[in-house]
Amino acid sequence: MENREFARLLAETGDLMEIAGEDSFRIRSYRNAAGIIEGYPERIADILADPDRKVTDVPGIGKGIGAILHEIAARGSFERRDELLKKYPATALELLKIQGLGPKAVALLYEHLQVATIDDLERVCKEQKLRTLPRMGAKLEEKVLKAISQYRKSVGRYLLSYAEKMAEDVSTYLRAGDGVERITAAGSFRRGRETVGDLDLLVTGPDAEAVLERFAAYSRIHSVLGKGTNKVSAKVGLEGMQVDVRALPADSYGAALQYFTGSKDHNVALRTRALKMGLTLNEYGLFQLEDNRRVAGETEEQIYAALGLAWIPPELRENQGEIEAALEGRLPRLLEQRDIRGDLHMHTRETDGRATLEEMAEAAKALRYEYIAVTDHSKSLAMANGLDEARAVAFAQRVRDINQRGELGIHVYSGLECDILRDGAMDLSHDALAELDLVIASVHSHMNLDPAEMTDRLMKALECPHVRVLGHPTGRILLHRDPFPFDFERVAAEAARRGVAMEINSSPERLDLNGTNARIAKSKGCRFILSTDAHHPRHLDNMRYGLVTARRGWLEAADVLNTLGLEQFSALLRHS
DNA sequence: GCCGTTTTCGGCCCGACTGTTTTCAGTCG
Repeated sequence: MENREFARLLAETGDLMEIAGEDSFRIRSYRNAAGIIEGYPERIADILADPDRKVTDVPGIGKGIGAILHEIAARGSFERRDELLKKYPATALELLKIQGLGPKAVALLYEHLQVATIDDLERVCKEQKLRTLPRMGAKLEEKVLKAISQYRKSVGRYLLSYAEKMAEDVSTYLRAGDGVERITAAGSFRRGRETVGDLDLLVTGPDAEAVLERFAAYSRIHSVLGKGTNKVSAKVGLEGMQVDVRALPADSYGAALQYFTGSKDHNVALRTRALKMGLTLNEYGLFQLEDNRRVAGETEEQIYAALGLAWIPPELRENQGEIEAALEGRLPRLLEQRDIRGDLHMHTRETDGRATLEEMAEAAKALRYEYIAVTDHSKSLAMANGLDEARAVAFAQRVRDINQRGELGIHVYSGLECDILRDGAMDLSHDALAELDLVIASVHSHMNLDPAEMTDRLMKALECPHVRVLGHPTGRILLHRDPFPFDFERVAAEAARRGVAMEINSSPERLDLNGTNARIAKSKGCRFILSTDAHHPRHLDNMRYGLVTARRGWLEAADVLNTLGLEQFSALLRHS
């Protein structure tokens, strides 16, 4: 059993305990253990199986949870979880995902109205029965109905990071068998879309049939949707993501890759262009209309070239002007991973991060970065133990000392992710902000202002002379919370005018700005930073998600400030 | 339930908003 499974069972039980109204500190221990196990570098199952090791040596795992882990390893569940599942149905857990409903409401709904599913919940809201429960009223019914529709929009879609892991897992599994030459994930995943519906895996090799058979036998499949000689479709993993594996002949690999990468609009435009040239394009190749002679198909490059186009990076294939640009030889030279010289947004144990500054620096060094900025939260994020003025100033001094000693082997900028208060003011005094190298201003509260008020708030925040970056500018959480509405173009233009960079936050839950907004902001003259918002050393690896997002925004190295080397970036901070 | 430790039990997480109240419980970040 993998760590994720142990973690899921613990976290799920934590949710059930919350519905049951159990002690909040005990619940926290379950969730804390789940979080630690999920990120633990070793397999918990291996530790449990090793008689010379004790699972309680893992921090956060004591006697109680240690015993639970052994029980899970033995039989896939544990007593407390089983008991809770007798009391509340597993489907009730889904109700917690509805914004505005917490554990108390879920318990009440189940006990009084037997609400166990989202459909039940929708029904009682529409029948105006929710308001019969204590402390619940018409407003809540309305809010819940809205939250249900938001929730439904998100099911069946998965974060890019989830799709990536799925693609890797399935590919690794298939490669371990015979008959595989190449496996490539196509579709919206290859285009770097922030969420992915289903995953298309293209396989070439000498024995395609065996590969499909092998996939159909994959242990993580829980239902096979279709099985033919060219393709197997199945629901895979706990969340039932649809994965299609297609076996292809090697000579049409490029055509299939092009076809299944899409987007639909891009492909329609390409096929239209092909027709005008007396050609026809399908997933098997590019053919002459008159004699059906094949012109291209083995590689994507051949197909684009035969259509008179430069090869178009997948991230741009949305029919948003990329075909014209390819024709005229003015495709952007998109940002690449190796252009990134540092990470400018991360948290440490000072606030809600999991590691120390030194540990974050070590991880950044392993990525060959030249610099990082440590940007913990400010005081109004009390839950995260945000920094007040005194702590911020002391932190700036500590960082100066660290750099002077030079023992970390990487330059550290003292930073802060400073909350933008409701009225647009900064959470810390300007005097304190002036001590720091890099201030990111971010909204973490009052996200439901009307658009005009939110626009004013952001415009006001940009006035602060110490603000260098607008952090996760639209505040969205993918599959969970829509961006807050405001006049984006106006704010982007103002940021450009004041030299405040827009952040492309690479956290797979955010990807904020998205590609579309990045492109708009670029047209307004904005510059950008790419950063991970890491709360753990391994989150520094998330930069690749921000990278594809920036590429979807047509960004080049020159648009992104943290492509500058240490000297130049320091000079920029000094002189602006 | 975990941790740290005055090694046996107390501390752990807090402020603000919302919608419902009539003084506040529940939710969120």
